Amino acid sequence: MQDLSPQQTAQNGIDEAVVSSILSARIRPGTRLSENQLAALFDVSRTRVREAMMRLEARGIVNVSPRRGWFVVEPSAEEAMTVYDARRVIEAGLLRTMSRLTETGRTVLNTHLADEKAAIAAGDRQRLTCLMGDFHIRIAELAGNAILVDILRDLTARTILISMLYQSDFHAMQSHLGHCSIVAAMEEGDFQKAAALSVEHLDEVETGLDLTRRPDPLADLRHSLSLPPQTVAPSSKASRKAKP
Amino acid sequence: MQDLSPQQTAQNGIDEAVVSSILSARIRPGTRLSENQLAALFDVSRTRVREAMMRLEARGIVNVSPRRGWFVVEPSAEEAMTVYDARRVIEAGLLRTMSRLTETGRTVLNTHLADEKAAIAAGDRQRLTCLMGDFHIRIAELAGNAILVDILRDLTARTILISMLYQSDFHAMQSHLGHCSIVAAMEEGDFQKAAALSVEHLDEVETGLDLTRRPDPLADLRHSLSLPPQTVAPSSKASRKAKP
DNA sequence: GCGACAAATCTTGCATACAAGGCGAGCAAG
DNA sequence: CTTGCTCGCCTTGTATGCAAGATTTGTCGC
Repeated sequence: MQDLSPQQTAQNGIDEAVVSSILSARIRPGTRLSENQLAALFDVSRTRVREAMMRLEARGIVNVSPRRGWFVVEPSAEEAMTVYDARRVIEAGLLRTMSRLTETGRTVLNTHLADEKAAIAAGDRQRLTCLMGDFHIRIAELAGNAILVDILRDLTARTILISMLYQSDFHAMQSHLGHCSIVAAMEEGDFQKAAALSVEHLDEVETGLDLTRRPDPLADLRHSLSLPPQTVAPSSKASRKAKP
Repeated sequence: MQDLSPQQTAQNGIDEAVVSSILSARIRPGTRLSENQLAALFDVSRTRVREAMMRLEARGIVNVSPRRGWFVVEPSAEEAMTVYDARRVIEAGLLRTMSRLTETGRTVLNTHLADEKAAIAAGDRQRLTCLMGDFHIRIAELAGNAILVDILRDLTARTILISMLYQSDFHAMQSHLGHCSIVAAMEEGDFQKAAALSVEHLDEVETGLDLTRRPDPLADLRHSLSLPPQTVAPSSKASRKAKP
């Protein structure tokens, strides 16, 4: 468990600290979230940690294995497809309902694209992950529907977890170009095209996943020890049972 | 607080008991959900009731007024529009991604339409409300996306609360005919048309609302004094802070 | 050395106790 | 009759304690 920037976000902040840690890829799928440790970090009792976990569970961000602990979800390949499917439905549906791009909207999106470009240039992968997810949330924000924004935020969090599990390598530039063309279509006022491009973009990203790859049960330990990811097939006795 | 059919759904069932009570219009918006009473009804301690409330809060079904109690949400007119907007986006998006109707799907939908017709004939309004909401969930189920089903179920719950607040009278037959034409389009295999009809249908229903009707008799005074609409605090999800 | 068993040590699950604050009844004063 | 005040009841907020189960570790027999 890495830093979750405790303190200031103390009050109702446990939820958001976890979510934003996921959104910026600072926390891996399958990470154990110990009630005691979180309670200590945020200087509250387990009760409040538990409440936060319940809320996150309802949002599909964590799940609990009875009497074992809370874990950041590790979406299965099937769930991964479901998430991408849901995003295609919502994002395309959203773009199709939009009819014009306000001036400030144009500015927001272009600024965002510039940020993405900067992050690519700087090779800041963590920031890039965050930005790539944020792009889609930004669009929902432009549409002005708070409910859809919340839904997409949670789906984006899951998407990031999925990519940490299954993404072989990160075609940042390809994604960035996808975003650029979506924005271009929006600037043309052609939102049908933007919707189609959005579907295509999500298809591309999903295709880039290796959904046959079984999640590595040792991933977090490996990560903590800064070992190279999955060099060879795990030795015989490393096989642990899948989580429920 | 009416019957929530306790007992059998005991384990994790408080959440679902509340939701299904809303879905079948057995519980009104603004209803107070006392922790003690629920605890007594389900024969558990307040702890578990509280956990259920936390989850429901995250789903936008209830909210808490500090030290006063938990209440079934009373969507404002603005929130009502947002909910309908979100449903239009998702349901139309969903239909547009569908390409064919399976045989069992056809059966399910036609059975459902028959049920609606029967409920209309019987004048069973409560059952009708339930069925009218369920129709849209059924479609999502046909599409086979569990995430969207969950999302739509929660949105449907909110929709029902909205109609209890703002619906002057229930044009059941009109809604039923809307459903019929959507199914007809699906049977033709014309899902673009089905999507368009779905949007139209939701527009119709929304238009049938009297969103000027204030659930709050003090609304005028409140407005005159420039106080925030509705006494309830903004939903927890509404106050998300920016990401890192 | 190695596998099986058992105890120790964590973990969450759940209930309860107490604290903090809202709300209304009742009362007094104007 | 209305207004202002106080007290007591009732609500949620939060912490803590203990029980139940899972995991790990240590140990024994082989």
